[in-house]
Amino acid sequence: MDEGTLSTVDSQGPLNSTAAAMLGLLAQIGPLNGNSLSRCADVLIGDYWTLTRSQVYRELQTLEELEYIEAGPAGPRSSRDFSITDRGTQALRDWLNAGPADEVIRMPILLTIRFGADIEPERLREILGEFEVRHRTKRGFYVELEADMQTSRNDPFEIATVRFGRLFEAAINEWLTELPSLLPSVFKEPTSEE
Amino acid sequence: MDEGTLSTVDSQGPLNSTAAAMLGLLAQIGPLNGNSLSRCADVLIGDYWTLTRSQVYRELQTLEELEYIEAGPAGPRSSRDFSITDRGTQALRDWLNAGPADEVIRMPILLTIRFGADIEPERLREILGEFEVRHRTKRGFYVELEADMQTSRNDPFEIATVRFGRLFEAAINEWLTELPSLLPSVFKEPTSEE
DNA sequence: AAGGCCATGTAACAAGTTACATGATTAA
DNA sequence: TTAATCATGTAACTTGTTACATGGCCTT
Repeated sequence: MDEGTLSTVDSQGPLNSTAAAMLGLLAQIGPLNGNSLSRCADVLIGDYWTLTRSQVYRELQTLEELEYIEAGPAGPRSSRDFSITDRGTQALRDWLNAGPADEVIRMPILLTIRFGADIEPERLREILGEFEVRHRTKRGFYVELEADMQTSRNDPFEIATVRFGRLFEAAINEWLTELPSLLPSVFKEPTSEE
Repeated sequence: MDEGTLSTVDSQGPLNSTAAAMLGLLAQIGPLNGNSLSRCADVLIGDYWTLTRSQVYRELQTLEELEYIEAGPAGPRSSRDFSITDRGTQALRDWLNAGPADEVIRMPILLTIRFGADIEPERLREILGEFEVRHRTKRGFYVELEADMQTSRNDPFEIATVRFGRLFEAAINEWLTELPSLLPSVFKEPTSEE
């Protein structure tokens, strides 16, 4: 039954979301080598999709085998700029039309809180403080980004994704604002509050 | 340099977030076998942490080797109920105090939109519609859950995590509400709107 | 007690992460 | 020109996912 393992191949779509994202970037900004693609991804879609350089190289290999991308001549350090092919463009369109997979949300800080009865309140406040700083920064970034986008050129699809980021950060901020009243045992002052 | 691979062992904390979540559950609700633990996790922390049964079994093995959990007598289908040990309790406390890892947010639907200029507007509306339905359901679930919790027994730490879920869903809803004005080319009626 | 359906566990695979190797480039 | 740093790519490992195997339980 060893050859039966082939049956798993067709059980999933031809493209995973990461590969699709890479095709999308190559389609929008032209030929790139692995490293540049990775850095562009960080900037352009990193807020809702993470991918590391290693992933990029692995998917590049796959996409090249599928002839969804093709490489130009080798540059320094055997780097090659890949460009999307017609088949790749079609594959991307197919992926887009197939509809997105479910989102993945993993928030370790909620685990920390869920099981947080065992943490010293002071330490928990500290953890939440760091979380708040990080997200305040991100929030500011989104606000600024939205302002920039409305003045200069504007791809409405890009604007829509940035808007999501801002609303998400706003929700986090609201949650943080409410937390002290939800967790009085963590936030209450040692002094009496009458 | 083969034995050098050992050096990777200490480069990370002893516990990953999934293992910590499992310890937390065992600590809160008592001995469970792999399958029950998996189902409890779905219900209790599934909104911000996913883990599959396969992961659970793999981590159970690891945690047993570390003596963070121990098994009771074998039941049907060689199932064993695991309970947390004192060392496990300490390991959980250590993990909690170490502070949470960064959150992981992966939203394929934002990729779809970011590269969505190539989709038929009708299809994109359809995709967004399905997304909306799914999240409307979740939103209702959270609202109901919060109401329940305020009447009956209430672990404030649990309430805090549920509150996050509701705010997150509210943000998604707000985003969906704004989308038509952000993406007029997708949502505009074919008829004149004068 | 036979058939179908769940509960439980396992194995194979895919994706994500970390650490490293090594050629290019820059600057002293 | 040599040392330091960066760009680019690779390999090893961890984590997450999917599909399957199999034994017990329930229903008729």
